[in-house]
Amino acid sequence: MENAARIFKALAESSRLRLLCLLADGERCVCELMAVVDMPQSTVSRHLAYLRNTGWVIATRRGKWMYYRLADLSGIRRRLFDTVTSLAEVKEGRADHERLALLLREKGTGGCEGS
Amino acid sequence: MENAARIFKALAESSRLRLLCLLADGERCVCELMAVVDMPQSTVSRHLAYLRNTGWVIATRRGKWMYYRLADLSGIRRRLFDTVTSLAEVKEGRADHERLALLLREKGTGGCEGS
DNA sequence: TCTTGGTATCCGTATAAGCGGATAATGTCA
DNA sequence: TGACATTATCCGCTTATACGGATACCAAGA
Repeated sequence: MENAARIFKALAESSRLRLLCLLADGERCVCELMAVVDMPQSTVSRHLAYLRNTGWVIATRRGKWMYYRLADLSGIRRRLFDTVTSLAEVKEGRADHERLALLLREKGTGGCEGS
Repeated sequence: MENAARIFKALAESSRLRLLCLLADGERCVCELMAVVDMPQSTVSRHLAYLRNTGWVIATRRGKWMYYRLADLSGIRRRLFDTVTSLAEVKEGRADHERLALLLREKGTGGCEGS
């Protein structure tokens, strides 16, 4: 039961939910996520590490940048994640996605590598 | 997002998951739950209060006894709960149900009211 | 190799949350 | 009303977790 609780703990924090939802439509690097959620770098990085350690996301380094994406979610985790996104559609979730879209448009194609 | 996190927080604790799973097949009073999970009364009562405040269970007093049962779970909560039980089938979940069944058999029909 | 930009980790602090004994509240029965 | 049973809440303590600035780490380019 301890393990079951651990799965939910990762989802029991609003910052982590925001980050997770932002990754729903693709890979993002830390600096993009920072800009969208408007939190200090250490905070964002720590939450991402938590999500990684609990199997929710996967990190890949590409040059200076660390890209995070959703892990391949198996049965139960997939169900849970779908539930999360259906909850998050309201409120900040939408606002976050809008900020992200705006950010990407400003930067043009190519993401962070273009610098 | 804060609200979404709050829903998961209730599930992010193993004692609460055990209690919730025990209520899956019916109403139980506090003393029965105490006996099954083998925790002090104040601990059990506190967790039940938490589950009640977060809308997962409903309490009804009947005589000296306070009976807890699952709330009528709406869409998302129902999905979540099904996920929980499918996780909990392993390990303690099974053992708890066995202890409960044993307890009920010892007491005979009627539950606590029979005293 | 030095510098710079991006990210991870450390550290001290503050807050939240769990624990369980003690006590209060509530109900029953005589 | 008094004694007892059941449950809720209080209280002090301990542990877990979030926070964010400071620092360390790593990759790229000059």
